[in-house]
Amino acid sequence: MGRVILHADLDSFYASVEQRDDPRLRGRPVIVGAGVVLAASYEAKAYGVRSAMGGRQAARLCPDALVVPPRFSAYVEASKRVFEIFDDTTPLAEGISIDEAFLDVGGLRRLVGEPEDIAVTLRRRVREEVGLPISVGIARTKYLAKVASAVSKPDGLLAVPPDDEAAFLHPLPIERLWGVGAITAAKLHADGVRTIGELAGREEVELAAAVGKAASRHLWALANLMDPRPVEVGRRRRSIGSQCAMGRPGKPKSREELDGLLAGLVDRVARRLRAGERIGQTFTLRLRFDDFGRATRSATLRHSTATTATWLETGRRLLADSWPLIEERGCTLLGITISGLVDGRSRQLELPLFPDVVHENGLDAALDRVRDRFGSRSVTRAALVGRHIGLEMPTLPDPGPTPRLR
DNA sequence: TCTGGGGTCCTAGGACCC
DNA sequence: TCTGGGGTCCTAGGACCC
Repeated sequence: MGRVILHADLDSFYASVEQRDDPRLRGRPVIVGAGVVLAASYEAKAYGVRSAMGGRQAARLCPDALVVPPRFSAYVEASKRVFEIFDDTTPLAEGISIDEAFLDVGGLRRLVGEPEDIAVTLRRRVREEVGLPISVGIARTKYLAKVASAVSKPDGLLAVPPDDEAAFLHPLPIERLWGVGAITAAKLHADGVRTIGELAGREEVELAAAVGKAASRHLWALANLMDPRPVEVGRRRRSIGSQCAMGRPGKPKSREELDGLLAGLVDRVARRLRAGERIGQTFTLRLRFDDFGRATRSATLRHSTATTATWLETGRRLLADSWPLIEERGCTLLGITISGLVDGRSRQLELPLFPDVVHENGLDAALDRVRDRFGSRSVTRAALVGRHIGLEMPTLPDPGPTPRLR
């Protein structure tokens, strides 16, 4: 018995929530987000408005659109309720963003019913219980299910039977491949590849020359109807970040201004880490310049932490290193990402000074002794705090039995 | 066509180790 | 001392997705 995968995808999610909550917006072109289009209702899409489009262009295309600011808390709340319905449908539900998920329903045939019936029920429940339209694709693989839901939109349902896969997929343009953006599409076009079927007929090594090894393997497999990725439950986030854009280019920012922004970003991200009982090891500072060029600077700590002070120190060091670059090119965006996430909490404790060591050899020797005692790699920070040595150490979850070495 | 905020994964070079 | 191969970690950048 093969797998049967549903891809469920809320239609124009943010815009649909706005139309649900404000009757005046229903049936009218709605754009969420001012500077950039975060979401457009289908009435606005009819004028050519698309997500990620600049606000000015969107206004040109659809002058009558109602533009509303985003209300993220409302979207998070709506998403939670929809995901409860997903989880109620099958234990094998994998969220892939705020508004879409894969559901493996292959094992539910005998217990619940046919995949089509499950999809109909799912769509009806989301409509009735949350008040939102959702499209569902049904297929043998994740990728085919995702394409099916996209083709079925808006408010649609489409199943691709195993025997029809090639006929369904191969006429579609390569832009429909998961992992083909503007740049890869241009490279493939230059090679004379325009449809997924044409790509399927090429040699993998031929493609690798244009788009790289991993991408060619991935795209070739998808085009040839191969996608063994299972629906995975309980995937953890691998990084947490925050960023803020700073208006138009050309306005020089003072060092104090950027330092204040950095502190705000670090505080926000560190709080989120602690709230999720996660600790991270690598800090990445992200910059965008007046000319829209970008740069990143990163540093990896000896140990994972979720402590604001440690990350702020690290961020300040990287920001100071980047200062010449910022002065030269201007800065329009500051962002940070903390990655290398694992479960755990940061533990902070204070030890009385080692009076004899301090007296004889000074503070550095006392700190060395701390590291000797606890292991240098288990102390994230060691510093003088009043008459104590303050330590910050990660608390990792019990790793279970030690693997036996051969 | 000049744009937000949140992510994922891959590549490639250098350092270092065995 | 020469020489080879393999692996991991870190940094920086790039492409892509919603």
